[in-house]
Amino acid sequence: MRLSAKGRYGTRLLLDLALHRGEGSVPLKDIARRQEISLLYLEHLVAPLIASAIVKSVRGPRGGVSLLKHPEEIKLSEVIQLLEGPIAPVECVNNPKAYPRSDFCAIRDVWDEVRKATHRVLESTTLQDLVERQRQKWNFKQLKDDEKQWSNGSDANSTAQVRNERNSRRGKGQTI
Amino acid sequence: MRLSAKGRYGTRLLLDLALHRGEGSVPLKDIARRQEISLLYLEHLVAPLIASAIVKSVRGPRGGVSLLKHPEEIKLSEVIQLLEGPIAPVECVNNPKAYPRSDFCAIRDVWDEVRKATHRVLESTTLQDLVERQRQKWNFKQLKDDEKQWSNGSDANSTAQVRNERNSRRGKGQTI
DNA sequence: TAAATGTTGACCAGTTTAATCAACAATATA
DNA sequence: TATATTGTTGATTAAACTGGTCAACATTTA
Repeated sequence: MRLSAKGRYGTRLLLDLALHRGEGSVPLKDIARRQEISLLYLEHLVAPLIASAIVKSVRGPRGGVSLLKHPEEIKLSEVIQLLEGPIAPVECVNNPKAYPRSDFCAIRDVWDEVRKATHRVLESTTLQDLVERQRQKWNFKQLKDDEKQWSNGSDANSTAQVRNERNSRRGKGQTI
Repeated sequence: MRLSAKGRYGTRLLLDLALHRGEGSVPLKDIARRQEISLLYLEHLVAPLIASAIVKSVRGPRGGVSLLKHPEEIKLSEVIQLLEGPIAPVECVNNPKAYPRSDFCAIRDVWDEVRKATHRVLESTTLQDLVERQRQKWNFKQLKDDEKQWSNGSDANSTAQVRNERNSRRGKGQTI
């Protein structure tokens, strides 16, 4: 019942792209660094995303990849199905017709409930949802960090320094 | 996002046992035949089930395995976790403490929702539920078969014959 | 005692996974 | 135009996993 690296990395790749939307093409190399994913592996991940017109790519210097669809329109269910194949705990729940006995298999019904439950979650989550949730989490983290800074008895100067460091990390090296 | 043969076969093994409850020990050989699972493979499946006191076994002639707990008390979540390991699409949703960054990872939250949705289904389904659903399906199938028999213009004699065959199949060779 | 059963650990072939290598294509820019 | 920078594609690989088998053994009934 595990997601493979394709689905996990692919989601991170897309969220990274969504967070950098409007900045033009993002080189895979940058994503690989930020997400700590092998560049060579990323290249293979991105191929099916291009094929299904979720991202586009530009070659050459200053090239890279970028989202083709709006994050609002990219459902996680679509991404996972694309990268991992059908969302189904067992094969027979996706080929109902190919299994004539399936009408009389009580177990299959349960697997199908699992399939539906999983699908429902992924269907109802878009890349935009992830973007918003991630930003919220970062804001929350910032608050906590600032609080900690204050309770450590820091002066205004060191607080400003922390804020700068945080902002620059968020721009370049933030791992999701 | 697939269940492996362990979980699938294990569920069938247990449902088979539940359907034959009260008939004493059931030889693995019989289950292997009915469920079309290799006997040698079944033997390995049954080991963890014995270890966690879900089934008990008796060696020697007339030996076999039987349910130790009431089907009502055997949740599918328990069975799947036992045979497949933790129910979790990604590892980090099960070791929340081991991943300090997980508090700030929006994607993890979604994987956790998937985990919960899956778990909810398996937690709320017991072996007894499967038994009842299976019997209902068989009853329904019987109705349909009888209808078909009637519409074929059969006489009372041949209908009785069908019923006998059905009953004997259900007792011995019925595949789930 | 012999036959029928479960127990256990070793083993194996095939597949999948995650990753890498290498040759190539396209393009911006100096 | 030359060159460095990027994406594209197919082949390859090592490791792990999967599903299954074999063999030696323990237990128990008849």
